[in-house]
Amino acid sequence: LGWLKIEDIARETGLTKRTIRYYEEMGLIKPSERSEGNIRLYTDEDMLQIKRMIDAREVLGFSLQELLQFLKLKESIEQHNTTFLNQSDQHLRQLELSEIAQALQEQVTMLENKMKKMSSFKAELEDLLEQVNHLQKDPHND
Amino acid sequence: LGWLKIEDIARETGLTKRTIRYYEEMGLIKPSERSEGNIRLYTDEDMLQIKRMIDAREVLGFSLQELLQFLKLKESIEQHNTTFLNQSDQHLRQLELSEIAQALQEQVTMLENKMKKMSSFKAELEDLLEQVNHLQKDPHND
DNA sequence: GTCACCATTACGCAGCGTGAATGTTC
DNA sequence: GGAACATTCACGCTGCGTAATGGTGA
Repeated sequence: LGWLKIEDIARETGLTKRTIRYYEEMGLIKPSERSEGNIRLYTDEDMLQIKRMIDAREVLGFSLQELLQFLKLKESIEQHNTTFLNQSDQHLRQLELSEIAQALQEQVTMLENKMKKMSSFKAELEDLLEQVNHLQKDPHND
Repeated sequence: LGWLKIEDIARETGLTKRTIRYYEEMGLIKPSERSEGNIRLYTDEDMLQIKRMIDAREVLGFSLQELLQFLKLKESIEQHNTTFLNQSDQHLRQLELSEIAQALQEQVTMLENKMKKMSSFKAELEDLLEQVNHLQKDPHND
């Protein structure tokens, strides 16, 4: 079968093996399997998930803790999706769901804010760039 | 006059006084003045600058080191803008300028990448949100 | 002179990793 | 037997928190 080992993951993600194990220790990632000899075995799907974690970390500047939070949220939703409920549970679930929805909404809003600020920061950079270009053409030496 | 003291800055920025002094130690910020008794005195302009630093840090997820880099870049450009050069310096400056331009261009590209990824992450969140909304209306309990 | 605020110095810790040592698997 | 795997312990950097100790100033 097409199992990937830790080195494959390391090579493709740019993380060190040590870091991969560290993330696993934190609960952020997990190989789908272990060999009989206890060696981590990953699927392509695992790889994708790990890459998305990295993106989220680098791009969004999320801390490992925040990523953990997010993962839990996601799992929670999936559970809701596949769980069949009796009447007495329904009420509780509705409460949970609205909390989740609210948390998600907050995240989205936060992202929108970030993107706005990012865009204005980018504008500032571009302004600087223009200044430099101007200097290059027209050296300041009266 | 309208000098601000460290506590004013702390209150309005949400940073602690410790953090403000730490940032100063790093070279990230600096009060415009000190009183005779060596007390930090800030202007409104200082305040704005500090707030922008915070945005850059929080929003862009830049480390303090990266922020320092950026500040140096900016100062360097300003110097170029106000410095008058003799012929022999020109050549050197041109080299520096093109390095700066390149660095800036990289930053801009990096920001664009981040914004792209951010946007796709936001889409993922919105997708989750929709799932949750669906669950709220139509509880999963056949 | 008092009281709230300021300063510096310095120790320490949590988060995020990076080796190094030592042993196991294939 | 050698390369790649495992675990564990311990160190290092960043970004502050937290005194301790003393000066400033309305």
